[in-house]
Amino acid sequence: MVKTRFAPSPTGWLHIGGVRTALFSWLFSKSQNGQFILRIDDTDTTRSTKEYSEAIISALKLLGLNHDNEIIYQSSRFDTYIDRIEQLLNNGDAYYDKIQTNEKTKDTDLKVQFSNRLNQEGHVIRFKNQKKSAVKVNDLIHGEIVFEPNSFHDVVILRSNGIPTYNLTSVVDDIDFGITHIIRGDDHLSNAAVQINIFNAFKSPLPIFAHLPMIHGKDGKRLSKRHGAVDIKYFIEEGYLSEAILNYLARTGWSHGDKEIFAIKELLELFTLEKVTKSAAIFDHDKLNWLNQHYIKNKEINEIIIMLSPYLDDLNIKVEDKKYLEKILKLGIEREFSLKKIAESLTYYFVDKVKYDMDVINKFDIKLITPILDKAIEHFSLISFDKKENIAKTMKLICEELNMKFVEVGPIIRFALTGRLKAPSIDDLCFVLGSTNTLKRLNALKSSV
RNA sequence: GUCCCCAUCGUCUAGAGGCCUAGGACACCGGGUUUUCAUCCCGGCAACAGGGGUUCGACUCCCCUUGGGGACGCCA
Repeated sequence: MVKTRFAPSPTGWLHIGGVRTALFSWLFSKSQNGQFILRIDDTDTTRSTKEYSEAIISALKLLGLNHDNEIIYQSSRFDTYIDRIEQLLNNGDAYYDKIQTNEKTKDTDLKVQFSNRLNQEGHVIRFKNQKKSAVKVNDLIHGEIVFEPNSFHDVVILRSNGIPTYNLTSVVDDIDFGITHIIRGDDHLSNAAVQINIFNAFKSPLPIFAHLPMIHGKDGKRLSKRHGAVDIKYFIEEGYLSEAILNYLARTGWSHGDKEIFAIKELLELFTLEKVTKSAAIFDHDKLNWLNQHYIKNKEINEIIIMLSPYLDDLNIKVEDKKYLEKILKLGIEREFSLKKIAESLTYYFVDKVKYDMDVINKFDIKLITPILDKAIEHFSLISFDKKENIAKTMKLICEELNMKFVEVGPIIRFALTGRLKAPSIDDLCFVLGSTNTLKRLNALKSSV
């Protein structure tokens, strides 16, 4: 049975590239009725935090990338690793070495943190890497990659602080949990050779490797904080739907002909590692936005109302009348590309007093505002707001009587009603706001001119 | 510096030697619908990094160059 794993280290928020690694790994195993294991690689005890690991776990859950079995925490398996290191030591595949420090090692806390029978002060244990024959990695994505022995070095497997390191723990867990396919980012490609040698030292059959291309920032470099919002936390908070995130991620680095829109179910049917690209991709926020808008647009209005409620809460908007919200949503939903933005775009319906930033209408003639508002108030107070057509007709009448074009009058009215120029059409707005509110807002702008 | 990976429109990609006058999508630019904006519809711009081979024929296969990326920690 196929068994894959996703092994994040909880030293930061899960970023979008990590999510794609998880997605591909999940898709691969699930598409073949296999298992998907979640392992938290928290051997860097100084930098790993519970907050991060919980955030990672909940993000994966929210995205629907559900794991099988219990979550494996490497920090709870130190005893096992010590046994394995001892085994390597006994077989002559590992040795004690005096500590050497350099610029990079200063990040590591060297105080003894895990006292154990192998730990010796001032010493690390290194894996004795074989240097006789080349290692061939048969990668499902890259094909055969050959590493010559001259590039091999003896990696540390037990730190002087008593804690085992990644290269050892990862291999031990992949063996112990029967991982059949290691699907990970290709930044790990150069680790593969050492790890294969460790697998061999344990006389363990090799898993199949698949090294995924990375996702880069606009400058073509590894995605990081300086590229702005790249953490999944941000996308969730902004109101990106998991369908959109997953669809976007699936489609970068993988394709199925000309198809762009994939439901999870379709991905499960169509995904193959053979169709994964070898080259790195640049993260494209625009395309994600487009997909998010697409998925939001195609949701049932009731579902959007439910999804929107936390965002409305954040804005202190209390919705008493669901029907009212529904009407508003129908007008505004296609104007924004995230739930948060939709919520923000709705605020003017709920506030008692619209805030008027006069800079917004600075290209209009100030002197004309009052006459326009007067005329609008005059007419709107006479008509019934029951029918949208009445409002539209009245707008025309107002323009005629002012002897002005709609483009001169419309924006002022729209600004009075919403405080902005980009908003639904005036008849829609008035119809939803109702007579009282409409007149109140027209008067409000008039008195603040 | 050493080792490894990668190379088609601005971006994500299609392309399995003739199907390619290189297709689609996002972005961008026009036009149409719309009472602004958005949506929607129609159209446009735009790429095989360079050089050698192999072949009747290379985007496709091989080599070199160039460019980009990654790894070289007591991080993962």
